[in-house]
Amino acid sequence: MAFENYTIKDIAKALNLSPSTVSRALRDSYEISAETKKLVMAYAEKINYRANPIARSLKERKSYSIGIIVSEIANNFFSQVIDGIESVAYGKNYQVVISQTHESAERERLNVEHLYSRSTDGLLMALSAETSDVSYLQDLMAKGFPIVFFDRVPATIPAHRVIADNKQGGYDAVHYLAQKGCTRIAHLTSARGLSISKERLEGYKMGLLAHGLEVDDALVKHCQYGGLHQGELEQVVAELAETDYDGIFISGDKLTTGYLQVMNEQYDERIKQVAIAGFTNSKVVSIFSPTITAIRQPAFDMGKRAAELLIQQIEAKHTVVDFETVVLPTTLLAKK
Amino acid sequence: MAFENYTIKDIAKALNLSPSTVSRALRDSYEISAETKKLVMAYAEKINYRANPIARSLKERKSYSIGIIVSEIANNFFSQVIDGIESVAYGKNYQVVISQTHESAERERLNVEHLYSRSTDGLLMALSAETSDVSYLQDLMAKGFPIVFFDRVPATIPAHRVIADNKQGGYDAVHYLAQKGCTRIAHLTSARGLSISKERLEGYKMGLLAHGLEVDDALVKHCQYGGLHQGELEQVVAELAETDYDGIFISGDKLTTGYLQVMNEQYDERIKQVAIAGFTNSKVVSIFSPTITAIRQPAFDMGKRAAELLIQQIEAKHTVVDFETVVLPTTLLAKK
DNA sequence: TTGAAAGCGCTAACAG
DNA sequence: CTGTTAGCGCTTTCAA
Repeated sequence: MAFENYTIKDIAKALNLSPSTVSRALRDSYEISAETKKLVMAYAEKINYRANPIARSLKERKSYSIGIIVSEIANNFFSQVIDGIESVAYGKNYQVVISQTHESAERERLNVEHLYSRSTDGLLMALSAETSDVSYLQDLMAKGFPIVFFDRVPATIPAHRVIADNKQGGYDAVHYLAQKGCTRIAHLTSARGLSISKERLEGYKMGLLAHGLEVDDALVKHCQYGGLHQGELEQVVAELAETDYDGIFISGDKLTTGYLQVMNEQYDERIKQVAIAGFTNSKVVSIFSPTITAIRQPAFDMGKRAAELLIQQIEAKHTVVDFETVVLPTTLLAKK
Repeated sequence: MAFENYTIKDIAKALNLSPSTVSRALRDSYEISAETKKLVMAYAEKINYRANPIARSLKERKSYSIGIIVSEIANNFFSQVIDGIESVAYGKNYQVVISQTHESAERERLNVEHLYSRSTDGLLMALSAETSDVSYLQDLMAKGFPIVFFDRVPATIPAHRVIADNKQGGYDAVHYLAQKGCTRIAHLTSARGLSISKERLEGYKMGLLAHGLEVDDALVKHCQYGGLHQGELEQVVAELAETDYDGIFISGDKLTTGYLQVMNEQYDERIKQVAIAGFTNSKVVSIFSPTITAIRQPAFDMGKRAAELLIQQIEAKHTVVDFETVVLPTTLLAKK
């Protein structure tokens, strides 16, 4: 009988107390005598009482659930972030609801609205590749709905953000490739508008500069949908193949594996001549062929930090005005 | 102003109607005149009214949310199943709550209890590798709580199940390897107790038999935690390395990639002599080294079917007694 | 066809 | 320290 559906009234009746007393006792209120508390607790324990979270939510205007919006859960980076988020949410008794945009701005908006109207207490989100208008998010925040951004963050909205040091990561990647002797280093990245694209591109340019290499726009390729849509990746890989690049820095999990796939299938000779470094949190890079150098983001930690900030904001007495931007270091995992 | 918090009362007041009339109009009740309905709908639309799902839940004793329990979302197979589940849940207006067991029976139980007491309307689950006692699940179902199992299903509980044709998949894998000339085919699999382990083992044996090969227990290795725990995989791979196996059939995503990793790191000569076929839904098998043959499960479809069965069961007027077992075909993706 | 009223299970102001 | 009461937003008898 591990699962029954008793209510506070049942306990009150059984113990000859009022429902409010039981409620207070269960919540360990200072107003209740130690004796009564013990009595109530013991009985609740005995019948395996579980408070009805829905009733509580209705009363408290709080659902104890938070929403996560990412482009794909089938992405190593995001699934690791989610693990991090869950680890803190679970400890603080928040339920977590995940939804995916598949890089569509429209689905993002639908998901936000859905999660908001379904009474989640706040949102953790990484913007979709397609997103340009974030004003509705700002409206929501202005109404007091907490949103914490991670990874792909909006430029303009005042909010907590948790990101990796993308610029440094990009720099490190290029530095590594240059050291290995590459002189024509290409860059394959996601949508122009994304914060991560901009930051990593900046790091890329810095890296080139530091090694006396020039920036050639023909070597910088964007995929509007992060390589998620059929064809866009093949297109830019084909364009790159026309150039004389000898190294490439790739910005993101999907792009990195996608690039390898296309190259293996269509350019199996050419690929041997290029050194590859990419942002990826895949746990199986060591079995990839050709071997690559991985730039890792501290995904789990990022999720933890973001969740902590969100819950803190949710539980804050007053509107948060003092927003934080947490920047976490990347690490470079050189190919063996 | 896309997001306001109006209630049914606000509409009633504005339109000089009673809350009950508004409620009925919004739900398109037959009792309400077409005129009133139109009036209410239009106004609701105008102010962007959203019903408070929590209040509705409390009243209806239904949360419009379903729980998913899997071992890891960072597993290609499971994340694809989840996509399938979400695709139907979304369409039927159910929220989806995901939780992970990390192959621990204890966490599984905690998650079940958590989801149950948080008023999800039903559960979709694949058992953890460690699970042996499922009686509490049966108790829950006996109380009328709907649970649909997929992939890793319990032997004894009467319930809807959605699985792949694991036996056939195992057979196909072995058949493929034998055709390629392997005569000493090993089998690397997960916990003994799991339904998928048993079924795939059976297929493996059938395959050997069909090719006149004998079953050698020394070539069959189990990982209690599906290769999730440090060391267990290295251990069995080492044991296998002592034998003269020339082909291997691996049962599962994590084990397949894990096997490749260990072999690449520790047995890079030996690995060239073995042909590999494994259950994996990874989308990047084509960049694995060495190349392998993949047995694919129709994960997305599995999720869809399971979700449909669950929602059907949730919304059924009476207790379901007529349980279905859906078996979906696997496909073999030969290495190039 | 509409309205009044009760109640889902819980919390909290107010009273005692 | 404990009880009474009202109410969160919604659905749903029952009555008009």
